[in-house]
Amino acid sequence: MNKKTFYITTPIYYPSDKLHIGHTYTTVAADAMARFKRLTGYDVMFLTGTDEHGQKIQRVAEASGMSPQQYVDKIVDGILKLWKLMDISNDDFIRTTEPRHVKAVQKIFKKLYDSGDIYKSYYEGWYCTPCEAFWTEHQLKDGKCPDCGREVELTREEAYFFRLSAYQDRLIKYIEESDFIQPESRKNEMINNFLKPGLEDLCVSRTSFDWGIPVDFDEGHVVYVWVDALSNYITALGYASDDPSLYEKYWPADVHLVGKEIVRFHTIIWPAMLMALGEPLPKKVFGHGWLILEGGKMSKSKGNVVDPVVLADRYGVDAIRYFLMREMPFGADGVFSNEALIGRINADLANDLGNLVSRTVAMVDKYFSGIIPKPAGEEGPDAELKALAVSTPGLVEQHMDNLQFSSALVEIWKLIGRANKYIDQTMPWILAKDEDKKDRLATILYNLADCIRIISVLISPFMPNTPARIWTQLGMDHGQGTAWEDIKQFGKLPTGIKVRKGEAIFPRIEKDAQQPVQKSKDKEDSKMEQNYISIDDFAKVDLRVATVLECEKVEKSKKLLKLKLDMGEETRQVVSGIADFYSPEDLVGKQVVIVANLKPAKLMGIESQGMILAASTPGDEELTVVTLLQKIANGSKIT
RNA sequence: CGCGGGGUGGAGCAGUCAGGUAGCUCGUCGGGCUCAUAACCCGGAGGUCGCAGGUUCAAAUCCUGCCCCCGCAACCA
Repeated sequence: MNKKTFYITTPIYYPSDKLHIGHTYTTVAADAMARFKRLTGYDVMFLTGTDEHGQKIQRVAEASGMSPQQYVDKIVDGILKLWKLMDISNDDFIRTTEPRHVKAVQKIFKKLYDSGDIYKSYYEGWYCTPCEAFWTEHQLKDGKCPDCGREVELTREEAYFFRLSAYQDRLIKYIEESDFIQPESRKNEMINNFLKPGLEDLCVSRTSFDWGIPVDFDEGHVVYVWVDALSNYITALGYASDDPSLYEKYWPADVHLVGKEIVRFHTIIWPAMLMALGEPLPKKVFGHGWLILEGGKMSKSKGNVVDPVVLADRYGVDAIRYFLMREMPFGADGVFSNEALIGRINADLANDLGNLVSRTVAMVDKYFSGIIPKPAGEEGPDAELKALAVSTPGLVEQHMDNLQFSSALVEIWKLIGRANKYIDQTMPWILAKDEDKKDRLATILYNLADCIRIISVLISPFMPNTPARIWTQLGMDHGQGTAWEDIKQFGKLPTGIKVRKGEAIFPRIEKDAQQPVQKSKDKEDSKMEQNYISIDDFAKVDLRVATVLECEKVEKSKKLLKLKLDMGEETRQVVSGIADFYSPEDLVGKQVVIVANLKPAKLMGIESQGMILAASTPGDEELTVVTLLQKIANGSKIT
């Protein structure tokens, strides 16, 4: 008999840099789901991978003196190691540079071309050179690049287009009438922001760079990133290859798990492509929230990027996985902080779960010489405990089917809490003093151990390493009674096996052992030391003294001040992002230090001919402009 | 009027779609217990549910207006 299939994917990640905790979150979530489905009897295909083409990769690789392929190979190697460390159980890993993908994408492109869904035309648009992006007339802001505000130029190049507009009505209908997009709020966002205003045909080829999949029937063109990247979900299954058996077996995907920032591509472009190919659409796209760090969104300039490897080393992989799955409610954003992480580990893992195992094993050890005893008749709170235990798997399954990992864990922890309460209610240590109560004592301890058996299986999708450690302590080395069907029944734990008291499964993390999660300062500093520059390098920077003549806020901007500076021989206009800290009148008349030979740039359409020096704390909580001890002639050089 | 999310006891959140005793976790205070990882169990205190109107027998929940915070975008040169 064929098992039901379940196909789940993560986005394929862009290997221009190391992955961080946010990528880990997505992948761990997909992994938990995949493991859960396997546990409940599905034939699972779990795919992740990397999206390796594009101009950015090409440029980063060149900058580090490698070929693009060498560069991505190196990064991908790190990604594979990370997933191994995090116990990710993916069944395949697709790289868009692999021949199987390249060939299939070329066929897909050709097929769409033959059917007329891709057509050749001219891309007439406004091109922003620094952003390497084309914009349509109405996308421009005040005639400037909506991305960077700089000048754009009208260009015209040959390009292929995908007839996205032709699928607008079908897309609206499909999205409105199904639960294709989850959570619901994202569905409305897509319809209101993108579908209702109307779709435009999508440019799907580029001639401006060559690190991509060549269009095999037209030299010089490479396939645009989204057609390339999105196709991975089917090319990995052998779509358009000699052996499409996996495709036939697993497609359409049950869930594409994606971050909320790319919901748009997965719910509009991707389904339209599939419609054009005449293939079934994925059943669900789930756009999850982001991990927000305490001090705002993660970014390198803030220095608050959280490295999953450091966390796993310090607290353990299962603890990190638990935290990620427990802390993020449904599709919403969640806050990541050291305190929250340690709080979860101590309260949920050490106090509730770890301690339950510990006290149960200790009592079996003490009162029954370590042998799991045979239970006798049911009384007191037994029935309630058992009823909760055997009903929990069903509740967990419901939540998992809705991708509500957090709620699923809450259900499991209700059972853990109930078991802890059961101990207090039945007070085994009192019974142990009376030889006549031995049967009752045996029943209670058996019930507890059996609950732990059920719990150990329920947590296994989230924490793959912990169950075996629990089983070892319970003395069930082979995981007897741990199939999904077994945990819907009470009493599957064998009696007569010998428990083994051991180390605490999750030791409490004591206060003094707590360290900041973020990259240690020392590391940064030691790195800095090696980064000497020569005196000649320094001489390249032309620092000058200038007096602020005029200063005003840049309209509609949050942080920008526009300053007019007297530099002795000339006056300069400089735009500076310090409005949070200074109002214009604070600065007029003050002498400041400016970088005089910085390449001019436009900010909010205003030219800035230099940069004012200022000191700031890491999170930009404080900032002060650099001034001089005594007055000196404007234009004086600083060396 | 750029897009979106949010304002609920000290902290973090649920509840808002389908109005009707405001719930959970952490913290705090008191008690219980001593099997256990100073863990576990019970109980208490603490909330004008951002503000102002409106609808209603009844509003955290529906309507209108306003204030504030956070992402994204546009600006950190």
